[in-house]
Amino acid sequence: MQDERKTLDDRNQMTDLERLRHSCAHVMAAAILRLWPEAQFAAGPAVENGFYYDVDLPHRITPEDFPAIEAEMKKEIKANHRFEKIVVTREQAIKDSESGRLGGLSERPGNPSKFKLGNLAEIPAHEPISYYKTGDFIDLCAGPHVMRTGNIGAFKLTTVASAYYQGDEKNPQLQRIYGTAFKTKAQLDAYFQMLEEARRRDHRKLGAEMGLYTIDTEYTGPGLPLWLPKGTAILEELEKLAKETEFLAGYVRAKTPHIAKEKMYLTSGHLPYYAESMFPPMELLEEEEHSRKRDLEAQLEALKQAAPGGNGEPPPGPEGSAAHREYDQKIHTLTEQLRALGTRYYLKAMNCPHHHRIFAAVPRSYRDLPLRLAEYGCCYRYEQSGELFGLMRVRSMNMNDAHIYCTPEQFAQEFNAVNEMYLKYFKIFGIEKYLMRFSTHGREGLGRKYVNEPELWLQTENMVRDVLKNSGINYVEVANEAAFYGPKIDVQVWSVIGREFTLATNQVDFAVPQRFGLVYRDRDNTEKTPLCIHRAPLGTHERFIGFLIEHYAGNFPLWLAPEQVRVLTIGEEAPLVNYAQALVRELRAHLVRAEGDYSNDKINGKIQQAEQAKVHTMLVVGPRDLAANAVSVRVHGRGSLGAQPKAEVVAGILAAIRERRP
RNA sequence: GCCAGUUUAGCUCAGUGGUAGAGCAACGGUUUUGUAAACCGUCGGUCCUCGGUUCGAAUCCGAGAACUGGCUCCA
Repeated sequence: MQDERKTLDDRNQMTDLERLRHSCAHVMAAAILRLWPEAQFAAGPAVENGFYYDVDLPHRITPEDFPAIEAEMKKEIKANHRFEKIVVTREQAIKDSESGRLGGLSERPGNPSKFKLGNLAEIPAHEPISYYKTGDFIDLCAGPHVMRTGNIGAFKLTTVASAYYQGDEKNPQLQRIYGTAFKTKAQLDAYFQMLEEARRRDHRKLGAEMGLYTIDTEYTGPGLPLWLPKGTAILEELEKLAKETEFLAGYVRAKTPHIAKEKMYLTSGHLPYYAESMFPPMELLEEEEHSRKRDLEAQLEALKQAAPGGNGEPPPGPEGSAAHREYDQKIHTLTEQLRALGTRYYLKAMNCPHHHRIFAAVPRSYRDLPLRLAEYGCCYRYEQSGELFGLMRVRSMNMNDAHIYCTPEQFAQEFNAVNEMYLKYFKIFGIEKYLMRFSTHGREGLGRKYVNEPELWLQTENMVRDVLKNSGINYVEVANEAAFYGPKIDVQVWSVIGREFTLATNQVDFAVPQRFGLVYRDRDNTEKTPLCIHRAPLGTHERFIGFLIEHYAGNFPLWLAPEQVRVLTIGEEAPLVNYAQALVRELRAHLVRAEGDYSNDKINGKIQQAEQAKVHTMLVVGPRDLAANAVSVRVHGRGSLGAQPKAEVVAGILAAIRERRP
């Protein structure tokens, strides 16, 4: 069964490859049923790199079972069954689900197709209901499919994972079997070669090999990267680029602490809604408050224990009864008294509230706007342990953050300038494939998921949409995914091996400045609330560098390379070493990250080491170079470029760095 | 957080109940060099942690931690 949320129109647009993969999912289901007839299937769509089918089965399928499943699949394919479409009534479909026939090879009395029943309920009343039959296997499915199982070319099962039925964590967990399929064996092989290349470029692997960062889970903690000197070199180059770019774009810089009082996040509205994603607070108590706190906690505990069941259950009786109200009131009072004790500080999960307080620090006039406040702020988010992923998902992050406070009249120009900054960065880093996901609100979420300002939502969304349309930027619009205070744009990029990253977010905020009481005095001498644009074109250092490592496969351009130049001597005679050392000193005097290798290794060995360390430029100096006041240049990945006059080489290196040549 | 898998030297990995191994790296020495690895030697271990089974555990069992692949979430 395909993903039910897709419309029939979407289905008709399935590509040939998607049809083939979805058909392969049916074949896999039939094969699994031959081995385990009691298996219950949920959904089995084609996905980006293949297909999966969610199955409920007492037997835990492991990769060791794959050969047996694949063997059964090959039989299904060899049998060359026709994909036969059968249109049925909803009543018939329900009947066949109850008999266990759907997603089965035959009727299975006492084992109804429970997930198929659930899927049926999701199909809108007006849509036709169809089965697809291959051999004995019948599945609820809207199609489309390839004509015959024999049309499925080359396939392979890849992994098994767990997934919730219909993606809801309240639903039962199913085993998700992933596979991939292509028209030809050659395409399948190419896909696995691509995966191998992706593994080779994995930023976690390269990050460790190149000594860029380490995650010391025992002493520092999971998700808290330690930047090693070589990674820090990259990080600081990026920061320099951002600071220059922002300076030229009229930004001013700010610097704010890593922590703030609870009041900050109560005002911003992040607490309590965001509390789960924040590190728990640091609580500062005065001497006498400690005993007061223990006392209040004991009272609260006693109150909960005294309740029937002793586990904090409210007293029996109807909701809203006097007993209920009294109990709730007592709990509320004690909780409030506890809250009033001492001061709680939170590690900041975002910089915006701090910047809002900077805006509020002095009276603002319309003449001061737009105010573009930038900061490389370090934020902390308590991401769930299973979500941590190398540098891509961490708990401490350095954000390329800025907030632009402006009037509605200035908005379009400011927002457009932000987008242009994104495009400028994409050019510098050679990012060719990107997509801006413009997320708007959903009317039904107003007042809950989104601040209840229907007109402001429409107004700001129109402004954003106009800017995107007029700028010719590549974007899509998705409803009901906005931030709670305004529409947002997620910037997605694809690395050269096709891995997708959400690099940065760009948000419009028309609500929080109001909560902080931010105002400027306008021409007409009235106070008005500014709009705020949150933007972070380079996202966080962590994720951006993770992306860059994979994008460049660790082969950074000269300006970013942790070790830009290494001077290698042929031999260790004093005149040669002196010449090499003077060259290193000269480069370092121009702030080039240059090192020297004057050891007694063979020159081939030194080159091997420098190449493996991905040093960008290797300058080989031997007796011949010394005599000619030259150096022999070798560039990582490009091989030897021959001997050149020393002064020209140095000037060339400095120019390439200054211009940030790719 | 949930499901599954993994965890042996700094790194990559071998070792299925009986004395813990290899290559690379590191360190010491020999070699004196022209564009991807000269040679010899030395050092290096809480086999993730805790508990259990056993005469005996890297190996079998249980709990925990971290990581990996997914789910949910997200910059």
